[in-house]
Amino acid sequence: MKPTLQAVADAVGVSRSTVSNAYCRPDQLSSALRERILATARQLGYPGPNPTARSLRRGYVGAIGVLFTSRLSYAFTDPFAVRFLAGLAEAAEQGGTSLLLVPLPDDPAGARVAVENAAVDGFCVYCAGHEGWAIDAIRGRGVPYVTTAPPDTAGPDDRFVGIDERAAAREIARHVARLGHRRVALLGDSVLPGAPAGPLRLAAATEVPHPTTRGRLAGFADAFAEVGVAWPELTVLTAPANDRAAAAAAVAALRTADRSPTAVLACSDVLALGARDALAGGPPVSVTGFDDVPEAAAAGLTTVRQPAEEKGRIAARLLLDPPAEPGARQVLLPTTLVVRSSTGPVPRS
Amino acid sequence: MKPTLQAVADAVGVSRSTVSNAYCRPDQLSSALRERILATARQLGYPGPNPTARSLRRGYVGAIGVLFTSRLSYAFTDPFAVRFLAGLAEAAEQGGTSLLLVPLPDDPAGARVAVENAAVDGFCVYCAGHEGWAIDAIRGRGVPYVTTAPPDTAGPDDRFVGIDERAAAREIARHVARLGHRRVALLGDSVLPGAPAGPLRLAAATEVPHPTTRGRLAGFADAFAEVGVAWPELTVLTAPANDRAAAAAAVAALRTADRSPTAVLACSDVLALGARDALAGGPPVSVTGFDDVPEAAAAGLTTVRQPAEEKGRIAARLLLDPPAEPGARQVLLPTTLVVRSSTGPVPRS
DNA sequence: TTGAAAGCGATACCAA
DNA sequence: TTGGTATCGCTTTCAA
Repeated sequence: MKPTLQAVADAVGVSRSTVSNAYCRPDQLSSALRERILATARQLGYPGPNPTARSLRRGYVGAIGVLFTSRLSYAFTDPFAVRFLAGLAEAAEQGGTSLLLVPLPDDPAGARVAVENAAVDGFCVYCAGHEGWAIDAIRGRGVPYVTTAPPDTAGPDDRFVGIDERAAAREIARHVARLGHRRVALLGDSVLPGAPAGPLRLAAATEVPHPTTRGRLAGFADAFAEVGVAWPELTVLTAPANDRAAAAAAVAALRTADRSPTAVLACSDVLALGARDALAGGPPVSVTGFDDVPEAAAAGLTTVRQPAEEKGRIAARLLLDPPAEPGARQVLLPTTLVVRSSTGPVPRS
Repeated sequence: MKPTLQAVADAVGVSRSTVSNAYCRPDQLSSALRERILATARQLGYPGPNPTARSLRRGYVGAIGVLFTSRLSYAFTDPFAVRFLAGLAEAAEQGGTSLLLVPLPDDPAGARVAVENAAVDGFCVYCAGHEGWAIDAIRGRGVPYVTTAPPDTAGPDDRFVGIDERAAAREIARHVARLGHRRVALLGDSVLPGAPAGPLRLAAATEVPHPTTRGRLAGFADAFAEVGVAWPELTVLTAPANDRAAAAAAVAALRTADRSPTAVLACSDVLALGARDALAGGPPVSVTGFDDVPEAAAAGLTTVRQPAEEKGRIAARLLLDPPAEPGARQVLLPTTLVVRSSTGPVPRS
């Protein structure tokens, strides 16, 4: 058994408080005594104050929790998530804070438990689908949190960093529309959770539960509505996950369709790359992505760029030292349309 | 202020123990009482047992700490680290454990503090250069740990998962030697910490502090010694960091050298890609990487493949349920030589 | 400069 | 099935 602070105190013949001071308030005792205490501690094999006990007493932990939907490994698999986390980690580190990665189960009860058990001072909710459950639990715990999609019920001092998803999507869709495309497919991850890969019937974009996907689909639809293509004429495809293979599976169905689309607008670069995989070898189809991850440039993907690392850094700062004025707690980042070779005019047939 | 368990107990008119049981031992009380307690708790806004207090009392935390040298964001920036972490995260998640990412300061005192303050049940030391400091601190804390490079002073029940760095390096270097290369450069990250990018004088590979780099350089040297090229005839290049730009800077010097090498053997794929950047446009130079990260395939890099995710998964398992037989606590993973287009015979001049 | 006492918020044993 | 009690290991006034 490891010795405790008490043991050190006994060995030196001083009180617990003095030993405690030796560790966290060197100015409160003579350096001679301090040295003696530290030496004894070393000799006894005392590992220093127990972090858990210290946290309990002090009332804070020095860590922020990062919440992910479902699989934790997604954090390290999705290129956009990776860049966001790099920024978050950088800023957290500067603030002397660790990051606790918390996987969020898919069910409300599990999500609540995950949130309630995490020893953290605050949460960063990385844009989850069913983040609602988690957010309720976080509010219940009464710790601060920051989201990357505007929460459905945002209070004035809720912290948030993100982009105008709908406007950004509208912009890239306008680019596609200007190229003459009218028969298009929209591709999203878990447009309706649980739906199999492939086309989907949807009365409107508002039906989509995931806020980010919803915003992007709505933006795409806006642009086509402007050129006279109404929602029902758009094909909506869902991929069961935000990965390349899932996207390829979702798009594969199109190749055999009678009137196949001339363009596919995806809600992420990863999905767009999957779409290209599925469409390779067939007639040329324009494809757009979203986020501008490193892979997008290499693949010549037309996409929307958003500052991923910056988003992470800002999220950390909103959590660690929130601006006093509530207005400054909601940060909207700029986006840029990046036109590359994956989009082109409608082929004349 | 958030209500405590005590407050709930008072409100319901039962003892603390009973409220506690309502949360973590439902079978210990009548479901009627349990319901009543939970309802009151909800109504009071009690967020459930405080995780820190629970950890203190129970004696475990439910998290493992992942230690990185210096910048925490490296975890999300380096492709090999990312894959390793994905595996680690996956296995940790299955074990119901969270991951605490802990940045490790470069100085011994800072490293010790970082280790001592982390509220975790164990550590995964992600192959750091100066991991010695951290490992001493971890041993001092008396919690289990797993390393990805054999510790300098490995006890029989120390946990470790890795590859035979030297043998793997020897294999790829033999491939290069068989192609006829004799004038070669070896490129490593922080071969000597603090050294500026570029060539370096080194009496032997054993002088390199970082165990992984040391092993790989030694393996490269082995293969060339076999064909009569002694250590002093090898050019050793150091990059100040394991990234593409740093590697490019380190290799840039070569282009103006009188007798420039016909091959560069890098200690990582990222370094190899940087080397290629620097050498592009000049006479053809064979380049090899290490690890076989996804980018390597796309770039046609000849490299050594090691199972990154698997390594992470095993690390987690060694920590969460260590094998009883000490021998099984040291896992050596297989590696494969992957020959692609970045290596070729020495050009005839 | 040092020490005594009072918690921080919860859990687990054992007795009722 | 429920409650009392001891503790987990530390920090922090406040008084000496």
